[in-house]
Amino acid sequence: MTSPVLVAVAWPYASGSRHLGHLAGAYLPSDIFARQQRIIGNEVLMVSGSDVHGTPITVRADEEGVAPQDIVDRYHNEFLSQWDQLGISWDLYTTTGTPNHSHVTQQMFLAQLGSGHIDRRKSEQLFDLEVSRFLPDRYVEGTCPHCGSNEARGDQCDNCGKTYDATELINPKSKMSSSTPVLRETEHFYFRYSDFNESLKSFLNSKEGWRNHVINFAIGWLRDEGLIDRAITRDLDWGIELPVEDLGDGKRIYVWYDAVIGYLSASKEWAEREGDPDRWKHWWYNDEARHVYFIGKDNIPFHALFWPAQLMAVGEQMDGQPLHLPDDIPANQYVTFKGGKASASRGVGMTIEEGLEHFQADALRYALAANFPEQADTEISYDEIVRRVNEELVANWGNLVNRVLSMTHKTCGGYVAEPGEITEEDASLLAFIDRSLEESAELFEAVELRAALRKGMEAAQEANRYLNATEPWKISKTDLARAKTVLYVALSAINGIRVMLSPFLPFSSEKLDDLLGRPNGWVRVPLTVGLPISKPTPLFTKIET
RNA sequence: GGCGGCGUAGCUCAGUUGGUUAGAGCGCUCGACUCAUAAUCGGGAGGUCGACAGUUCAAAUCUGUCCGCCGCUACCA
Repeated sequence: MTSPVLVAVAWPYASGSRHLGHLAGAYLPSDIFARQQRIIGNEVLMVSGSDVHGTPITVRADEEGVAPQDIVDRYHNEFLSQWDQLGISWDLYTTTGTPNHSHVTQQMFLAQLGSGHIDRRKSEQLFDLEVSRFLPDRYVEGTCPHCGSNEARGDQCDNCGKTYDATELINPKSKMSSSTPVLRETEHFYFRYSDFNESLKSFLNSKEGWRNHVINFAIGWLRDEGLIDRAITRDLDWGIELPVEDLGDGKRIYVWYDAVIGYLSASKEWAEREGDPDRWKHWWYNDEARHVYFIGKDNIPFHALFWPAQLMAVGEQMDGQPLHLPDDIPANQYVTFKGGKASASRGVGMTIEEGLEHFQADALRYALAANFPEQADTEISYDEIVRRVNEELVANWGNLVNRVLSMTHKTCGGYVAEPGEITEEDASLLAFIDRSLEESAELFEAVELRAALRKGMEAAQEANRYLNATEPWKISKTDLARAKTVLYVALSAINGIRVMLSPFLPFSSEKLDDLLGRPNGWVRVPLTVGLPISKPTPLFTKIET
């Protein structure tokens, strides 16, 4: 029984390097989930890409005196290289800068405009005369109208925490030029999010099994005054062009309206590249499909509220069918770093690049997965990663593989021996492994990846116990046949455990695939008698501190 | 300020709808073993579950207040 699963992953913003928090929050859990779903036979489509629009990129480009595209290219390439090093198994990793993405965005815009969920409104915004640019709130600072602090941002005062309209700020200054901004009228398209308050409420209420913090946060946002309509265009020249001329030049669709559309546009791009242009419909016009969005908690409003509203607003106007809404949004909380050597610069954390400098990809994946912030913010540090790798991954799993392969190599003459009679003890271990596989699969369904990883490690521990109890190194001297059977059983256990761990540890798992053969589904496949086992090299190396 | 979350063994975290002596991994300690990357296996010590008050036959779990930390507060996405 296979079913289509869309693994939708937050789009990294191409304005700077991403850190381990982003990796643990979205990219790694999505990859682990996707790999497991593929093994159990589901039709996985895993898409994401670099988010290339938005004000921070243009500001950064100005600061460096380069084009926005240069910034985008730099970080997009950095991301691509890191995904490769980390083994993130995208079906497509694209960008929001493609003609396809523009086209799909414009299509959706037109559909929503046609159905009356987008309208035009005029407003007054602060404008920087020196750089000739309208200023987003965060680029204005001045004196707080409430507490008098001089370090208030345009929309909120960090000192007293109050929010207000940027036009209320006393002595506003542009952060781009330090000049005093002026008010200027501008006209924009607004998305009528408020049209969907009721629909979103029933959408959210129909969801079961969502993580508490996700559903609480989304419903809480709706409960008070509900969603308010938001401008989805800006006075910019960096962004997707409008498909209508109404507002004149210099207006673009703004990033947070178009970025989420990437899930759909990337699905279409993938289908196009596959040579089967309608294939995306298998995921988007299919009630049987399951759409799982992997994001950090800061992204919850966009994925639990804005994006579903945008999808609902399209209705059946694009192909006569409604687009599939999110089924689960297992947003992770934050990975936190405190002091220590976590950051080279300011102690704020470790970038993905730094993580890869210090650790093997599988080691980093293991340590982060063991600490995924699935329920609450989770503290991590360099020392914690080292501890996870040395004391758990290497000592328990790496060592198990190594000791069994070494003994098999030595005791059984370099190949997998024919087992003798299987005792109750042997059968009991294998039953434990098989049960762990089943339990692990259930945890994957619930996207409880940390617990699923623990299942695999518990299984490895059980195999270590079995070896200590059966002592094959000892009985090989008195009963070689029995020793060979024990090693056969132990290696069989490993053959099951590696399946459970493979979504987490793709690189070392591939080494085992080469040795033991490719696994076939989420099960322990019987070992092939006669398989050559040479002197093993360790799967992982300890980290020297 | 408002909303949400968190505060459980030295460390990182689990604790389902309130119910027997509060759990795991790691660390520590004692012991076993020696095939294995000084790895493994067994035993043990270690917590008044942030504080106080309340509801209940019974609370880490529900209610209230307080303390501490964090996030969000809609133009960062």
